[in-house]
Amino acid sequence: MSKEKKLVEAITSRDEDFSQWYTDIVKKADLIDYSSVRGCTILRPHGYAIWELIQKNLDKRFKDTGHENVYMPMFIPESLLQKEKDHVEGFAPEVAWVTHGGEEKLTERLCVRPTSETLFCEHYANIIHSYRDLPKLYNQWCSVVRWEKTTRPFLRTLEFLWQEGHTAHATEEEAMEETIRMLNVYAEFCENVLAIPVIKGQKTEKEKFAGAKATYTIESLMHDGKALQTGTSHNFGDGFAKAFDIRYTDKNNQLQYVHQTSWGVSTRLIGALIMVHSDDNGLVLPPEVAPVQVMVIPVQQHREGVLERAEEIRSRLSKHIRVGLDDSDRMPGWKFSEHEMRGVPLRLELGPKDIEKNQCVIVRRDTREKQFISLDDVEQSIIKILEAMQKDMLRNAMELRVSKTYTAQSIEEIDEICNKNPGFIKAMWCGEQSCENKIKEETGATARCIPFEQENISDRCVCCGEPAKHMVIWGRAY
RNA sequence: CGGGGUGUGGCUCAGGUGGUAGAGCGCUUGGUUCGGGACCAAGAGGCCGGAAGUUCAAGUCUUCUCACUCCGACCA
Repeated sequence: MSKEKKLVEAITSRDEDFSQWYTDIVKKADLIDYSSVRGCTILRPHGYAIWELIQKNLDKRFKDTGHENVYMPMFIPESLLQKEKDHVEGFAPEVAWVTHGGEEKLTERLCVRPTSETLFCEHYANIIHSYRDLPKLYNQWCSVVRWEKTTRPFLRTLEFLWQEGHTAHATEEEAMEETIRMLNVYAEFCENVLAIPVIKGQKTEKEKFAGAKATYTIESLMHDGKALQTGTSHNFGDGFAKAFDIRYTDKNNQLQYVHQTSWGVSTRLIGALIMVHSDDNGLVLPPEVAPVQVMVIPVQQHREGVLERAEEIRSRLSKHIRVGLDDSDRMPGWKFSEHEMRGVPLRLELGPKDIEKNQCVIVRRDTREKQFISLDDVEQSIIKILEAMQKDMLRNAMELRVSKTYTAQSIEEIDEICNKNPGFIKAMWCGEQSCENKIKEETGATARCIPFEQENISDRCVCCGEPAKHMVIWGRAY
């Protein structure tokens, strides 16, 4: 079979060349195509369907926590972008500018939004007057543009789809609560829907968002041992409110600045799905975000009655789950490989022999475990298998992370781990940026986060030996 | 933004020392097949990433440029 395999499309082995493997998956699972613009990709139906499922799931969680969707313009006047100093400086290098309308030069150039803080702030300043107007809990689904130097599908593209929540609150406490609430929403979503375990924590000063008071993050670990910032939630304090003059009158008729938050996740989540779960046979999707959860593949479909039975089963299943029927005139074996490549969680084979025995064959994408199940209660059996698969995938991803999480007592140790067995590295830190910089220079590892769940690895900073303030998760990151 | 690699039918690639293109897969049609990427037959399809130059003659040599990709510095 291996000889034949070479004649057909094969993907690079994950262990041999992780980067190439990743690129192969995104292309061969039909997630994206490259466009004629550098760094911009086309999300094809299969890739976009995954995003739609992510959107649907998250959007419900946002609504359930009281948020409303809005849509802001994609252009930001230069003067508006410049109102918050740290914010402009953070984004200036990667902003795309519109200078002309038709043939006419604009009097003020417009920035293509790299993020919409300034737009929300301007709007909030206009609509918030009284404590009765608060809180404002807005979210928008949109695309943003950042002129990156190097790009990779899903992980870093010039334009990407995301969601950005922007809220305004009366008090510091409320803003802090909101920041953490949404971080928790993200974490719960990643674990239960994407089957990706995350570590919640705070970003260091060096790594925090431009203009934020504090940035919180969920960090996940990819199969190659590199870290991925999977989502962030920022507490802005009243910094933006002061820059944009967003004030309200409180119950005592006093003018107060609002306290704001913002939080976002992007199509990068799809990159995480690939790098956490997929294997040498292609994409592996957790059932919750699989556009097709079960693909029915008839065997000897030309035989009398086979297609009819297959269609009947598809129809029954479609009342409960997302199901497809591949009745193309490909060989069954070809279809098996194809739908494995595309990450369909379950395959249902149905041939004359099965029909005779009133059964079908079910094969799980993650384990490739094959089982025969009765057609009588096929719906219930499949729902159970999908549920089990969703849980198993999270458990496996968790086991992988545990097996790639280390502790270090010295910079040398961090460096050695990074080079030999990359992963999350727990080590103590004094809180000084000079030490953070030194660790990055010497090992390539950055501070992923200061986890909420602290452990005492030692009393001393891994770098300078001074008394330690925090345990930090270090790692090389995407 | 630096360093490396690659651009030739839809895809993967072959085309020593220059003489206007070839294979496999895929695609179309017909037939036989169908429980892990089937087989036979007949077809369609490319000016060789782009531009300029050298030459009687450029896929092949020179220069410039664009894109993809990998590795680093910066970011979701």
